[in-house]
Amino acid sequence: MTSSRQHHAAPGGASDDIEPEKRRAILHAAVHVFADKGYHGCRIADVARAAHVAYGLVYHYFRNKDELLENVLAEQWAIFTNALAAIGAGPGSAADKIAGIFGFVFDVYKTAPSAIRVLLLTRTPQGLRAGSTRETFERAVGLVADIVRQGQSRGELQPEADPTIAATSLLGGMELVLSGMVIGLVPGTSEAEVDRVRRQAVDVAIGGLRKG
Amino acid sequence: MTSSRQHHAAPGGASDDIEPEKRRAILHAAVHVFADKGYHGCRIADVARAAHVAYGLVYHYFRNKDELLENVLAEQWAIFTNALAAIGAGPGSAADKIAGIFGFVFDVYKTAPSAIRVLLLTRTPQGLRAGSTRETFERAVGLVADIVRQGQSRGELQPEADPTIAATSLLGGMELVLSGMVIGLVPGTSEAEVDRVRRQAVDVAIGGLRKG
Amino acid sequence: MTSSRQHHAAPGGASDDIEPEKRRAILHAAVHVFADKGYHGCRIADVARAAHVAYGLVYHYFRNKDELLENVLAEQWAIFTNALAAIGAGPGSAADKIAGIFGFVFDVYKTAPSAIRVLLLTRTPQGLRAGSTRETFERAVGLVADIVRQGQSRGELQPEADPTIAATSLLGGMELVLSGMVIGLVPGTSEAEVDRVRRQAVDVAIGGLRKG
Amino acid sequence: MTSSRQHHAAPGGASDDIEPEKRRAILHAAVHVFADKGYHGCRIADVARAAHVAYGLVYHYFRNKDELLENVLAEQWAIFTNALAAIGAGPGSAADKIAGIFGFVFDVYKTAPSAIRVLLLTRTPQGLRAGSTRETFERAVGLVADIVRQGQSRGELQPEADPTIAATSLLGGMELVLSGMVIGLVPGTSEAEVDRVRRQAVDVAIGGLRKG
DNA sequence: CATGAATGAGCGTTCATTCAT
DNA sequence: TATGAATGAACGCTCATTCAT
Repeated sequence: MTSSRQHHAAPGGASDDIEPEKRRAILHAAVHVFADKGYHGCRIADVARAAHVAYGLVYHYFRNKDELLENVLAEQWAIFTNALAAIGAGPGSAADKIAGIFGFVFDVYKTAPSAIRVLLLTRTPQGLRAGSTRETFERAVGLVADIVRQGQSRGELQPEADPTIAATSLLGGMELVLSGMVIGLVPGTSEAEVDRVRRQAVDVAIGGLRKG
Repeated sequence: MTSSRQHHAAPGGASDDIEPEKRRAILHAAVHVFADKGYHGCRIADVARAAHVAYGLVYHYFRNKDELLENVLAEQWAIFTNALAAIGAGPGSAADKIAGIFGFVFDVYKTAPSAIRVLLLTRTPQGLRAGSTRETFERAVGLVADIVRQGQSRGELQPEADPTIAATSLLGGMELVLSGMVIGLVPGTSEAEVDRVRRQAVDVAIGGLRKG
Repeated sequence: MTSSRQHHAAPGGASDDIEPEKRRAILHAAVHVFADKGYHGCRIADVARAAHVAYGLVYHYFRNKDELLENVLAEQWAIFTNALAAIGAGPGSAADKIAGIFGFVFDVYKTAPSAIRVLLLTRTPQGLRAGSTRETFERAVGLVADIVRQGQSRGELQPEADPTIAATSLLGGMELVLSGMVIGLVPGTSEAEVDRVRRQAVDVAIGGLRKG
Repeated sequence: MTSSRQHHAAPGGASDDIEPEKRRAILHAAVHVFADKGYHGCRIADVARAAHVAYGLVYHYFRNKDELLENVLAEQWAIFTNALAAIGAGPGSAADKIAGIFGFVFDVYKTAPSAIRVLLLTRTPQGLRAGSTRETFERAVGLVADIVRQGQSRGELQPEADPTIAATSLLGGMELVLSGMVIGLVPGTSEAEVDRVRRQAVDVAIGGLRKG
């Protein structure tokens, strides 16, 4: 669940592996600063200040800025892909599952937009940022593609659609709609608005634009 | 002294205010460097070197880095939105026009991927980058939304779909599929592959996923 | 609170004020780390790790980094100057005593090169490092100068030679020859090689280069 | 002569390869700061300030601190080894040449002690600092060893002495005597004192300590 | 127009030192 | 004693921007 590349997971006990409170604070603060200012605009000093923590402590818990932000991304992506996996493994038709994905993401957006905005930042020059991020992205696409495949084999979805391309398109549509809300191009201030946008986005993704 | 604004080539008029060759070289080089390295990775020195131009000359033609890159974005977006406008104003059904959009973008991608990758970079922290870029993005969405609206009034497209949301979703899907090709997640090496991906993406966008 | 000074083992007295085992471990580790990496390359964390001791404990026994390394130097220099004093006070001609100095140092070098390398580090910007080190260095030169003086009064050595300068020259020659071995410029891998180098160095120091 | 790893030597012309004045100023200032404070105590800001130059300019001419100080060392060593080579190739007995070496170094010390002090700093943890420095040191020893060899073949010097060891010992003696003057252990304030010390050091090096 | 040397603010990182337990 | 988390000053390096020629 929690990333913790470092900081020793206790093998045996349950209550031992407690993540240091300040480490969590740093990670938490980093999500917001990162979401607000992006990779380069996000300064270590900002994160430390937002976490109410001394500058140097960031480097006590993370080797450097890259590792810190990679942990942030990994954590948020883990939450997202775990949700995708749970939805995929759950009951319901493929259409229900796709609607469920939108439901999950838009819900999180309502309460913790930074978490979503961080996901949107993943895409960066050089394709995706070094290392694990690309795989994570690939994994997310794969999980959605699995749902599509399942729907096709059940006769619910278009059999001709390439699952990977369909999944990518679907996620991209969702992403830009969210981005549109983030920048105010698509109305998403009130909860009701967000819900309406979500329903529209789901309808377009599943039903397509063509009348019929 | 001389504002760089005056260097804009006069669109309609006589060929008097010819854009200096080196200014063009800088802009051209900037597209590639920007596409390759992103906003922060793109250094003025890189651009100057790629343009085979002296360092200081960049500052002769552009007030600063932001203005340079804004020009780059504006230019590429202008090409794109002009194409959208032309397609929208042209003949054919709404579906044809949407397919035409994909056709245009994927064609450009085949010959000048940097031009497309620059568009993909537009989305950045702080919503969209300063100034005109946001409007440009809004304009592109608006043009696609117009096509959707037209299709709805002609009875070709789903009347319940919100044109703006539909347009955003459509562009987002296209964008992420392109990104997928850029990073190699979606196969797009050969021309045939690119064409196949394009067709798939169009089908999903227009026809949706639901079996019909 | 507790000044680390009190940790010095009582030289003459009863065995009451036993030096804590961990203090010794730190000092021991510091010799090696210091010898390997020099003053600035030697981090407190390195010493603590090498001593298998907690970070903070170093600061329990030593006020700060400077004091720690001063203790290291003082200890190694004490060993050296004690040997010089013993040799000086012992029997034999001045030439024998000088040979004895080389014998002692080269022997230590064979079994504990770090101890010697630490001595070689003493010389540092700002003349010699703060505090006692300079005096220690002065004392070593003085002890050798005493041997020279003694030899002169016995009619064994050149009466015109300035004892201090001669002593300094002699130690400098020895030092650089050792440095040469440390860096591999002078062969000093096997015991036999080291012995040969020692003999050569002694001969040059005592007999000079001039044929006769 | 001048190092200039970078900054393009003009192949043809003579007056073209002018070293930029500010580059020289930086190098010059670096000699002094480096000599005063040593490698780690020498901050780029100090050098820039001493050179009356903007901080960033140091990085215009040198890739980083290491390269700057390597250039400093290389330059000073080049001066020294060139002198050694000239002395070695010149006329006179081996003893004259050795005396000439001392003469050169002590003369420089009188007018530009920093130049000598920088040479003394070369010896550093890890044997000698990275790269070229070790070779330079080796070259200096080699040049002196050549003089020794020549003297031996002419029947002027002890035939049994190992030239490399003798050369190392000789340079080491000279070095520590200089160090002694630098730190005030050996009197070297007035010119007369310096000359006296030099004569003593030469006598000890050539004649040895044994009464003959 | 064109050049590239010169400037300096900004930021990532290190590491000696302190402190609560 | 002993631990290691917490602190923050210091410094190397980058790079956008300016300026003299």
